[in-house]
Amino acid sequence: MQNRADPRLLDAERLIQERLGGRRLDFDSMLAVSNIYRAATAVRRRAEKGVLSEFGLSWGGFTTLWVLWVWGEMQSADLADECDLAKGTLTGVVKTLEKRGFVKRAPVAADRRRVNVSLTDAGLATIEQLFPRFNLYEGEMVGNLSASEKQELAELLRRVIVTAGSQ
Amino acid sequence: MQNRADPRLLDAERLIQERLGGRRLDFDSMLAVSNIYRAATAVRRRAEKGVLSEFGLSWGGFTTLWVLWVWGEMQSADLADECDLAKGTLTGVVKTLEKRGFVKRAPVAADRRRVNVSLTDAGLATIEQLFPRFNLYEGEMVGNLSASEKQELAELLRRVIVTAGSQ
DNA sequence: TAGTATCCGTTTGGTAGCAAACGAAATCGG
DNA sequence: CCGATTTCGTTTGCTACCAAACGGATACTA
Repeated sequence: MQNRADPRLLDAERLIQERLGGRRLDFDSMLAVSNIYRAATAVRRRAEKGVLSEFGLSWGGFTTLWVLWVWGEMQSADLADECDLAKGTLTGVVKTLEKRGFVKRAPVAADRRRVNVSLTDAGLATIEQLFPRFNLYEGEMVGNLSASEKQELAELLRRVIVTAGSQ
Repeated sequence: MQNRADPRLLDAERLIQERLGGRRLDFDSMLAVSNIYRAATAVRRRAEKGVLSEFGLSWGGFTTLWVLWVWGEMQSADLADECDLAKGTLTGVVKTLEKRGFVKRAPVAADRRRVNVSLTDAGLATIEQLFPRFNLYEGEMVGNLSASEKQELAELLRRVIVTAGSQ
């Protein structure tokens, strides 16, 4: 499932057509979607094995730390929204980050159902040290692309996000 | 973290620059990488909530079924490789698919460490019915893009996969 | 051919992720 | 006010995912 130049893909294309009988196949869409997923997996895997593992952070943990760094103390619901996570998932991520000493919880006086989450000093020191390295790593991941290609890629993906994101 | 036209992103850019002090930020790379991840999440989420949930399949389960459909019976190691999963993960996925009655295991006589995995009749019927619908869904996900844009997107991503995939 | 090293798939222990159920707290309607 | 509804974050139950440890089977080497 890599690209048209891959002989195994051409085999796959032929085999799929066989399996499909006469029905037609939207091969361009299939390749675009499957490459989105493969690229995301590769990028995440490499980030976690590289930079992030040194700090004991997963991709989701890093994202959460980053959001808190940029936006400051936030209530759980807003944080989950910004991190693109279900609220139940965020509870677990924050729990892990708390265990590592990176974030802290604080009750909201005005509404006792709510909880504020913010960076600890250790969390702040970590993200300040980590982010520049993460950004370098991001540069490596798309190092094969020119500046305009990166922008083109981001824009094409943005249009996919809009389509796929609108339930 | 959506796009340059998003006022919240411009805020974020300014805020990040503040946090970074004088250090420079590779914003193009950051956007490209984060959009890859966001798009993959959106695409997967929508597939699982839509087509796949009707068949009781996760993204990984679907991929495994698809690979077995196209390539036929495979040994575990090859299947894991083709599905881009760790071998331990594949054990779990196959276990789930077995429970659902979609695949079966068979010992390899020549080497008793190995196991062959293949579709059951029910699994075959399922993927034959499911794949055309999944492919339609893929078309929807990239429906905002022209054919050449889809190919351009796939190609840009392929170059990211190559870079990120080579440890 | 015996001993060692390597190669399999599985298991284990951990984090991540979702949906749905839950309980406490706030809000709304009368 | 007070009962019903809504809105929080958490918990629960499930699947997925990885790395590392494991134990059985095979291959290698002397």
